[in-house]
Amino acid sequence: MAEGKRPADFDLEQFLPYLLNQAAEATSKSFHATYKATYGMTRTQWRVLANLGKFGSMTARDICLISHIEKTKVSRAVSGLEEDGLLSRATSPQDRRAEILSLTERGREVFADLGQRALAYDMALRAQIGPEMAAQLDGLLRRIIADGPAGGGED
Amino acid sequence: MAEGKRPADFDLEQFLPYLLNQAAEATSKSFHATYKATYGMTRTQWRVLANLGKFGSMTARDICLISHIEKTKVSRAVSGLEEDGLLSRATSPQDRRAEILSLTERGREVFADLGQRALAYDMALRAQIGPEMAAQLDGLLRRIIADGPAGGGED
DNA sequence: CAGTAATAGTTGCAATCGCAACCAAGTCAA
DNA sequence: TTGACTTGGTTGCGATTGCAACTATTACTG
Repeated sequence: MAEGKRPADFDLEQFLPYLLNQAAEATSKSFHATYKATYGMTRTQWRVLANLGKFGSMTARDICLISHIEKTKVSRAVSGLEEDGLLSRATSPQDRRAEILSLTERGREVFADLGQRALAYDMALRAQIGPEMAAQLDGLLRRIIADGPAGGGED
Repeated sequence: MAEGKRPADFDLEQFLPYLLNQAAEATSKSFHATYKATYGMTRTQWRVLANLGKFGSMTARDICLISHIEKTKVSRAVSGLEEDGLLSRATSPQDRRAEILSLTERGREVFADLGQRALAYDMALRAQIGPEMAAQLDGLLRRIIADGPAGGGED
């Protein structure tokens, strides 16, 4: 057989997980700076806030399921947000292990503020790559996320 | 004005940075398990190794520039890889601050092994979403990465 | 009902990260 | 040359992570 090229050399720059990661970091960075500077929030805190802002009230478990964040991470983010007075907990009457989380008035304000900014940021991002392309990208990403690890593995 | 919908509520699930991050994590996870289990490497170590595997020899600085990884992260990854006998350093004759990094024989072996696996993993991933779609995704991601933060900002 | 297994959430600890401060070497200008 | 500035790389340290162990509560199962 030909001696020219070996069985295709691996190139990090073509590796999908790497590209995704780079893109994720590139796009997260600037917005991360926003909520960190303005409200001293971590990424997980921002995500928990966003989920609560969207869904109203839910348990930590729900947040884990929806956003695929480790439960310890959620737990600590919740503590942080509570300390900052952005959310409150209430033991569920049905299940006294579970705590129903909801945003406080202030939490809703912060969510409204950051939500707007995020929206603007997102639109700018999408404008950059073109709206149709962005829509397509959306679909692809969702598929990747849904399919889980290659091969449809479980974990 | 209409009272129906407010100025569009923010939805995390539609937020591009979030989607990218989810996709990145979903796709990284399983491969991360591979190099961690097999060689006890961290992600940064794997990336440094991959860069050296591709480019032959380079300085830590080069790696930083190419892969946008923090220099402290690179520094520690390099130490780790050196300890494990996968790479060696040599002070640059031109600039005695700089160290020229190159893979050892063993390092090249490991790269060959992981490179193959990564290639296979990547192909499986691409097969899942369809080859043309994958190619398109590639382009979009590269654009996002290149453009940097929305608005073409610098940092 | 006792007894075991699952589940919601927290905590401890070791490893990792990010940022600032820090050396050591190189550059540039007077 | 000397002194101010830049640059390659490392180190210290507080904050964040991930994983395993743990508490409290609920759900099964005989």
